[in-house]
Amino acid sequence: MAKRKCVAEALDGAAPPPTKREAILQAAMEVFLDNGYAATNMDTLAARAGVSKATIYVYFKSKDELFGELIRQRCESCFGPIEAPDLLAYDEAGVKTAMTRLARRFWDLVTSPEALGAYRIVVAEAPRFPEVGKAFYVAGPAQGYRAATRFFADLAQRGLLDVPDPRSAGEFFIGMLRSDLYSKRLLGLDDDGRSVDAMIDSAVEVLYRAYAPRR
Amino acid sequence: MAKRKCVAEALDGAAPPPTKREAILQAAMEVFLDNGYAATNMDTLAARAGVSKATIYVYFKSKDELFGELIRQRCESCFGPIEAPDLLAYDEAGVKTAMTRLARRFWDLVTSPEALGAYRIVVAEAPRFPEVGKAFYVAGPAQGYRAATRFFADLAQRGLLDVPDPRSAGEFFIGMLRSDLYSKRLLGLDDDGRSVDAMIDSAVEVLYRAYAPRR
DNA sequence: GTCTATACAACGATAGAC
DNA sequence: GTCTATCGTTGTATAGAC
Repeated sequence: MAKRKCVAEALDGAAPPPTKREAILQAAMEVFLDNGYAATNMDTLAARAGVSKATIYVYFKSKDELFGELIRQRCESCFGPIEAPDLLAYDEAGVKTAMTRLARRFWDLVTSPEALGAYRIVVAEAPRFPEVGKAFYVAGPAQGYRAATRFFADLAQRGLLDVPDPRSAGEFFIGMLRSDLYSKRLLGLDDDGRSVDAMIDSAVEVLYRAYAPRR
Repeated sequence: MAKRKCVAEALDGAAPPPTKREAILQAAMEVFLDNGYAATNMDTLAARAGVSKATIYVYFKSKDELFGELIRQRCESCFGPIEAPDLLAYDEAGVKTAMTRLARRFWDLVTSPEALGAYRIVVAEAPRFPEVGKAFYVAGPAQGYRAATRFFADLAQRGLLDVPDPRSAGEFFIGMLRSDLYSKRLLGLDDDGRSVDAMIDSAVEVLYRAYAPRR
């Protein structure tokens, strides 16, 4: 009996049957990230998931718990793109290119609608859900800083940059990328025609000047 | 009659009589910034203000309007400290000192409980209150970037720094200061013993190296 | 203008049938 | 496990007395 069920599931191939639990979490992701915690009600959430409200309470004890579980899951494995090995493939002439590539990937990551939504709700609810703030930091910002730190440490070790403190370099680089243009995105304003690429190029240029190897 | 009233008010001296409207706005500031928009109810707000709920609706049409009015008022005249003239008092030997002073003042400004609370709620509600996001940006971040831009433009004009684009320099400086340590504060985590002063010194050093005048 | 008391709607959570 | 129907509470907003 159990065996037959496994076979059936295996035959589904590329379309694995989403369980109710997964459907609920998926719907919660969309609704919470769009509307915020308090403004989200369980009816909308149930409708979006295609289940009844009562079913939600079979899988989750409360709205609080569902929210916590969602954020914890949401934060995992977001930072694969900026840890990709090709970022460490460069030669002396390509240091700025590599920095630009990392910057662009980071930018795309943090300005995606999901990332912006997650950031908004976590920042807003952090005072009332301390464990959520912690989980988000560990899975999000901390990973970003770690990746950037490794990046600069690697450049320094190869003698391509003169970086006294790779950790600070990583933090500053990320901070520079999250300045005015990012704030505008976060607040829902338009870019006023400013170019993201120009901003990134400028940031790379500035940081390169600061860390250029002494000859 | 009106004259007598004016005299009475003048005699109050250092304790001007706060009107109900002011009391409501003051209470709204505290409660909204602590609890967020949706999690704030009008009963708590009325109790904090020392008035009845009905009185609130005499001065404000709705919770929405009260919130908008609050943010608009809250954002005004926050950036005085970082536009103070003494920031532009420096000589060649004191460029880094001046940068450090500006950085410290900016840091204290954006990490104050009120600023963090305002940032959290505005970021969270920006998608549903676009005009609030806009008002906040204009009164907050935009002023910060403007002050920093002027600072670097002034340094460049005096030949104390080689800054090709003061606006970018200002944005990057602020971005660097709002990196890891700031994120931790925003998310309610502790500093792990890291020093704000060390971070600021490091940021100043990095940016000075990038913009050091060519000799 | 300010209060008390309340109307009316929305929400989180559950009971009970299947 | 899943549904429909509903309970009890809370919240925004208003009516009416003073």
